[in-house]
Amino acid sequence: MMRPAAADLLAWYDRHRRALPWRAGPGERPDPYRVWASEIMLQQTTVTAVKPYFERFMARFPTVQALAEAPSEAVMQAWAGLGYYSRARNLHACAIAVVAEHGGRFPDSEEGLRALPGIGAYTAGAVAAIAFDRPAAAVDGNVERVMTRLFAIEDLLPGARPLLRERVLVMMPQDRPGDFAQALMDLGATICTPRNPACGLCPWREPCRARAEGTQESFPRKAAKKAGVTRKGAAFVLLRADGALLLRTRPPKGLLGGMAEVPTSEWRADYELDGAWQDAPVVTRWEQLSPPVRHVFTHFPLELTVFKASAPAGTQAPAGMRFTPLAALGEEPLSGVMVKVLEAAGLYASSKTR
DNA sequence: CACCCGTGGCT
DNA sequence: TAGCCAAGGGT
Repeated sequence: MMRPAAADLLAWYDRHRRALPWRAGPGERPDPYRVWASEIMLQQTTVTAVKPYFERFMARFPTVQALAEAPSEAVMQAWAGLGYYSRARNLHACAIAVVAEHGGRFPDSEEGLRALPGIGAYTAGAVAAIAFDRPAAAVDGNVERVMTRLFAIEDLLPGARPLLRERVLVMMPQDRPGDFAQALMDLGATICTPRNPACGLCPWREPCRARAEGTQESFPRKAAKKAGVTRKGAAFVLLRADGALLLRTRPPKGLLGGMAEVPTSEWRADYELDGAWQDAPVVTRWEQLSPPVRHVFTHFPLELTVFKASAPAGTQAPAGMRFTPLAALGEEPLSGVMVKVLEAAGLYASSKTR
């Protein structure tokens, strides 16, 4: 069996590379700012979901300087709906650091990039390779799949990651590191897919060990993870007579950090709905809506029962909360679950084009 | 290392 | 349907 050659992958890439908004055309110089921003957005997020956000984000913050100077609320709002909101906070912090500590230019080395907030091993390698053509390994989910299949690596992930980095570096073509990194990802995304991989179209179909054994879909091997326990809670939608909604901002860190929400109870597995009135922000006549809003986070399902009430004009917001006009709701950083709550209360049209 | 951290699309 | 998966990082 022949050993896989980078040249075969690059030849395939030259014919089948995807045209993506953040990707420079053949022979073009990539913009490190756009490469970096796209890599952050693409962390655990699909290309389809990222595209519209990326376009809006670049229109709103065209340069790293513009992003660094923007208020954090504007950054969070531009990110709202994409998920993993610590990425947005770190993205902003990173832009500020690049301007303050690097004169507005991204470091061109893996180590320099790795030291910036929100940039880990993968993203440092990806930006170094793609934006600066450095021979760096960028091992993401795609590359894990491609490499474990190519060499039939039985080791469990994520433990096998260092080994995969070594394999990538050994194969790295010194003349086209950036294209090699992107080619590996394109191969994983379009040919070497998790299910029903198109092995017949793969440039590495001959040397692929897993394909030779017919076991390609069994890779990569992963340790099993346990399911989360459903948490429950109550959400309180209070609409004032002048058309303003009671909102508050979540703490800066942790779940949905820095995002806007209607007041809610705690979210617990043993939450008792009978006592929900004690968690309401004001004492009034609350109407319980049904069915409850369901949402699935990475680690647990959530079931929120929505209560709705109206307040007279002139009502003051309780401490730590604020009234926001419904017309200005689009400027609030609302997470997916809060959009569901407001939809359940009939206050939000699911335009999905915020 | 184990756990936390969103959301949407797929089979 | 329920689970899996996606260009992961921080702690």
